[in-house]
Amino acid sequence: MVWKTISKKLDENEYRLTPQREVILQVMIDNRGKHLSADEVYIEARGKSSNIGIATVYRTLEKLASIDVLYKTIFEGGKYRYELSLGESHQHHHIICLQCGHISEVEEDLLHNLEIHLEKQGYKILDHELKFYGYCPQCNPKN
Amino acid sequence: MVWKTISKKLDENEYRLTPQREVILQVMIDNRGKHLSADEVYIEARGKSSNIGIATVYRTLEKLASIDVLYKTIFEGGKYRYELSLGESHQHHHIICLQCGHISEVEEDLLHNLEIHLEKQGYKILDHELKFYGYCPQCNPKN
DNA sequence: CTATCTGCAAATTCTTTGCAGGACT
DNA sequence: AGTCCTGCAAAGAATTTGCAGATAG
Repeated sequence: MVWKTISKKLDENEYRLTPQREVILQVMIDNRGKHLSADEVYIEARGKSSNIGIATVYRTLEKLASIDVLYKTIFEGGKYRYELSLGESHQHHHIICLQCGHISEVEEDLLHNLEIHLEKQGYKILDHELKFYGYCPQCNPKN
Repeated sequence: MVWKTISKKLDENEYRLTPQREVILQVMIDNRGKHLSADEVYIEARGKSSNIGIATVYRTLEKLASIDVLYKTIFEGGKYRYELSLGESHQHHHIICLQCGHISEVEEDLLHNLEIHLEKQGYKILDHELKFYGYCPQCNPKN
């Protein structure tokens, strides 16, 4: 199902499904819900296949992000991170734990009101991105 | 008033107020509400004083951010930007125009509900950061 | 005086690009 | 066949760091 959606998207954009891309995609699927850096993808990919270059990883992640198979964000620390984004009109609300660094996600979308407010002011809002910084339940000193 | 607050903070942290730091701070004050990159600060600072190195700019911005005189964020594109943050418990809600790149700010704070929701789940939220991507009124094709 | 700060240039880190060969369809 | 893709290594861009001399307090 996931693969079907992805290869359809690749087809539509005339991108080929090479062995390297397959490995990279498999890494992203295995890590659904996580946010991997290019480097992390590279390391996991080499574990699976060994003949793959870092440049290919960057190029592939970039391509996949451009057709919305992946979602690309930059986090404090200056590195880009990618996650699988099967076009479920994903709302990117992250909670970053300042203790353990774990990144989890919030599902709700309470921002709609704010967007409407802004559009009334003449803005055209296309996307948003929300990050919370704090402690996850495991690291919360109060728990 | 602004200067008083700042030099007090510097004192408390045993940071010296050198001519270079004064120039950099002046640049930040002159650009209140804007979000400058290290490079932009460097260029403006050289306009004012001419003998100042980029390394000093980076080191100064970093120090000032560490004592909350500045607020540091990273934007899509991978560059850090700084703005004056006089501890007004500033809510960092940015609107980034995809056309002209202009960054404006939203004042409202509609996120409180979401934070409460998360805290009920065991999280401890310390800060948040919200970015909207779209077109500003000037660039909105509809206007 | 002495710890902190500075400029310079070299080093790092992350990401992109040019190129010649290789592989999908 | 012909376009797209890959690995390598070199280039770029942003930021950091080592060092010897300068300076604030």
